[in-house]
Amino acid sequence: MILNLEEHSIKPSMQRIKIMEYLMEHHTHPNVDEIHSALSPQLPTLSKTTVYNTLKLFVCQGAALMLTIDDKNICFDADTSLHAHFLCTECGKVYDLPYKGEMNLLGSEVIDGNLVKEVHQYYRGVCKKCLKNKKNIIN
Amino acid sequence: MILNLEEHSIKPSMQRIKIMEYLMEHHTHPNVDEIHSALSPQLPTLSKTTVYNTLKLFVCQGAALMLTIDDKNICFDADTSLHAHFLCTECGKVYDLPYKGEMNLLGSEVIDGNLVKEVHQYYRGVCKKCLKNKKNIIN
DNA sequence: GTGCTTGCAAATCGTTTGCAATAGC
DNA sequence: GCTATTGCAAACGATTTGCAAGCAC
Repeated sequence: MILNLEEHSIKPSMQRIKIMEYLMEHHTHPNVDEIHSALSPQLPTLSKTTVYNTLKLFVCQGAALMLTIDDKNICFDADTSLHAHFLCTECGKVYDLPYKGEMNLLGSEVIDGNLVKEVHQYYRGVCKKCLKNKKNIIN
Repeated sequence: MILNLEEHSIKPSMQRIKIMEYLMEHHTHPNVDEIHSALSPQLPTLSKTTVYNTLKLFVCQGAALMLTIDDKNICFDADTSLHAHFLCTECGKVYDLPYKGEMNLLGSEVIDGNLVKEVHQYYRGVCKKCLKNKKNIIN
């Protein structure tokens, strides 16, 4: 596991390392609560405030993405490469999908005079699994 | 002003009409509070709960979009045609941009087995105006 | 010892809920 | 009169704030 904290000028600490590790090992787009609960056994004194602070730091330094695809559940992704996200409105899970678009941000780009720094492509619908479950219930 | 309430099986009421009118006349992507404040003079008893209920109804019936581009400020758009949104992280305004992408949802589409019902394209950065202001301050 | 990091408790604020009042057919 | 809609007040819950304690160089 290669952590990318120093690359993003983030001074490492036990909490920061564990949170980044968790994000890199679990591509489940966890929210603050899930990260906190998952790490509490290893770091019993870890506070939610620290998780909030750390994620904000990661996002500001470009080491993670904050996903706003679900208005009820802000979640995070350590994979900062260009890809799309899919929210299943049945089970609430967020999946990665390949990015399909014309914008291929390498650094920043200017559209119509506006400086674009970030691109997010969000899809919403019903995922494979939930579709299958629905069919099974009907049949 | 042609309202599209009946088209979306929404029974009209004074509150619903005024809220839809506001959305169609102001393409500023207002949030609940802005809509409520703007309409209070005309509808003094309008409650925020009704604005919440009404917008939820509009979104469920496909008469408006809920934008989650700004995690601190959920906003709404009565223009449901396919277009992208740009959030200026300096002034907080949300602008419309032309949609650039391969997905051209006419109804629903299937990607990798998942049923996609909605596509959102979000850009974040610094808008024209704020860039100009920044330059003026520096010079 | 100085400055950054962490963690607790309290405060904040957007949103939801429960329920009573009202309006429309 | 029945049903849907509205509106108030209270509850809720995610996030932020203030500040004291802890850690690292």
